[in-house]
Amino acid sequence: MRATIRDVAEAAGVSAMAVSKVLHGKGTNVRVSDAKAELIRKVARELHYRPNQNARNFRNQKTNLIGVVFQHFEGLTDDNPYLPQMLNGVMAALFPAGYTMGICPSLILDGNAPAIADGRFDGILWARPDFSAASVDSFRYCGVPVVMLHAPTGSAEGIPTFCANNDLAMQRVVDHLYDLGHRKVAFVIDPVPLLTAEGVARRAAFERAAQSRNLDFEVLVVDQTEPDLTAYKSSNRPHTALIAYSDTQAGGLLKAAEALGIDVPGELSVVGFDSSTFCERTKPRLTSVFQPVEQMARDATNYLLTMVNDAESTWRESGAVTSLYDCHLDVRESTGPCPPSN
Amino acid sequence: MRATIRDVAEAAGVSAMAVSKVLHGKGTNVRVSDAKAELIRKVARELHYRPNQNARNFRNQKTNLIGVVFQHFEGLTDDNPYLPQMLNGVMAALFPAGYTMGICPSLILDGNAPAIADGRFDGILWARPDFSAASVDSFRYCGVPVVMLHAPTGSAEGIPTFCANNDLAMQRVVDHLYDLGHRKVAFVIDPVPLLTAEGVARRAAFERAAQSRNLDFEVLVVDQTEPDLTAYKSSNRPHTALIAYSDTQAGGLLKAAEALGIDVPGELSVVGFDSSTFCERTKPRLTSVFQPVEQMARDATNYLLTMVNDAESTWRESGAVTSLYDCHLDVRESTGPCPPSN
DNA sequence: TTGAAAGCGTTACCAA
DNA sequence: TTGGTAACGCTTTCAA
Repeated sequence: MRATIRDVAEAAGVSAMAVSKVLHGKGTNVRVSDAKAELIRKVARELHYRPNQNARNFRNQKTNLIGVVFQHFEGLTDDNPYLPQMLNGVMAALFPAGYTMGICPSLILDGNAPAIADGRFDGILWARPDFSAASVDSFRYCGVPVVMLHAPTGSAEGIPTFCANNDLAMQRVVDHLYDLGHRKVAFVIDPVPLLTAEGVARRAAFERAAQSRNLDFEVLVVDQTEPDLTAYKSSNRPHTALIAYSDTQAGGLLKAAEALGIDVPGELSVVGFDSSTFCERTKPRLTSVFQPVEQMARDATNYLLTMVNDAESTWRESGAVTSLYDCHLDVRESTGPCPPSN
Repeated sequence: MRATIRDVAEAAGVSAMAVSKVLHGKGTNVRVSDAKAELIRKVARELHYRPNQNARNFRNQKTNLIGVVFQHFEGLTDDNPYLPQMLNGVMAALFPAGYTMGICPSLILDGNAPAIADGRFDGILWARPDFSAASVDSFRYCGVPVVMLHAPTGSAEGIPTFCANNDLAMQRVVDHLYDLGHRKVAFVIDPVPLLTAEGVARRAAFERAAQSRNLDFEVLVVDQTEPDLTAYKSSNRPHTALIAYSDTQAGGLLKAAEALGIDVPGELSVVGFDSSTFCERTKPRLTSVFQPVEQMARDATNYLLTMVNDAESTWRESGAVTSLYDCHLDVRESTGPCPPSN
């Protein structure tokens, strides 16, 4: 049997709380002399004492675990640069603070409150929220701090959100294409991201931006791995520029264009979103909106940690923070002047 | 205050364990009538009873959390296809079984036993093990099931390992290059993977394979993001084929070659490792060793779950499993005949 | 300054 | 079939 704190206390001839104080820094009004502290540490080592983390979690109602929830996690593909960036940001915030990252399949709703708000996590980072399945309301007062990443402002009242400034981003893309002479453009998005709050928001941002320039525009919902561009082979193509929801999706477009012999950017311009290093590897190199994913994830996580560590009243009353991240356009080689005949 | 199981029991006029039985299926020799079960469920709903997961973890000494440990997690880059594949495999095994995935910064050694073997995880998946920092011995009897992913056979006696068959893989690569006429080849690896058990093993496998064909060979330890290929511009280049440790590293080589105007595969052949979809996106498309990362991760995780759920004596005595995965070579466009003058 | 005792929420054990 | 009681390991509170 494993040694408990009491075994150590007995062997050292002190009380259990003295041990707790020395080994975990927990006792409040306890003072232990240096000599005794040394003795306790020595005995603990000899007995191979190992604190029972579950007991501590239980007693303290604190796990030092932060839950990261993706919806549609099944959609992770091995060429999606988003995930590593995001996880790096989360870990960069969590690990130095002594927290571990727990990844959940989904928000397991039980009745109308999330089952994961049962104490197993000190806080929840809800990434790529999908409002079709889960009730935001059930989160707001579930008793566990929640922060949303990639949730547009206002989409979850009372819950802090961290999101790209899609409006500004799409305006920049549209302006860039407009300046190159493009007048017929489309936004290309996979059905899966279209289920997320940000997918919807980015699409709407595109539509507003396109309208502001009086463009012919369209939204194409298309499988990102197998987009069909055959319509673009004819001389009067439906659009001269495609704006993809993500770099991955843009990569699929480039591949499809290549397969059909469509010249990018000669015949067709393509824009991605995220401006990951992926964009440097494509041929032609991909023009893309830069979104500081890692920083956003780090900021969201750090904010979540403040919520975890401050009294609930503090953050509850201060109102939900909304952070919008400016996204610039990295112009590379996949966008060019509108082809003459169009 | 949140309702406890006792509150529910009292309100329903039954014992706490009857509630436990009905709501958690836990009571052993308890039988509750259907009517009473219905009443209990009703009362629980009315009181918004939510089981305290920490209390249950504590009582059961079971968290339904599996720890995934990477060493050198700082090295995750946003174009590394490895991580999503691996996580998909782990999640595919964990989630249906009702487990959550916890990701740890490192093996936090405390004394000579890992601090994470303190009950917070039911099992540990140790990925990319690094024997320079942690003692394998400390793991073997730490009381928590441990499985290693990407640990060569024999590198951790007593701990089940799941690993690519590096010897066979490297032999296939070398044979392929030999058949194309290459006689001067190099293995290119970043300093970071060279710290891992598999980095060392793969390098050794390369050396054995090259020797078996009497090749001129060399190992180049090179930063994967900024490899220097200037030596390859001269007509008598040091090698005519480079075998990279990973697809990412091969991608760096392709980029460096392009920057210097070195033709791949005309002047130089390049081989990657993993054969991820990344290989389809490069120009030229990358010849690469296919390693079934997702399946390996899934198998390792499933095996870990059996260790978690069976009595320790079962798996302790059956001896450690070692799974070697056959890796075929996906020949694409980045390898070609040895240039004439060499 | 130290120690004893109570209690966190749950579930197993044992008695009725 | 049912229910009371004790115990899991730790930390806080209160008393000495």
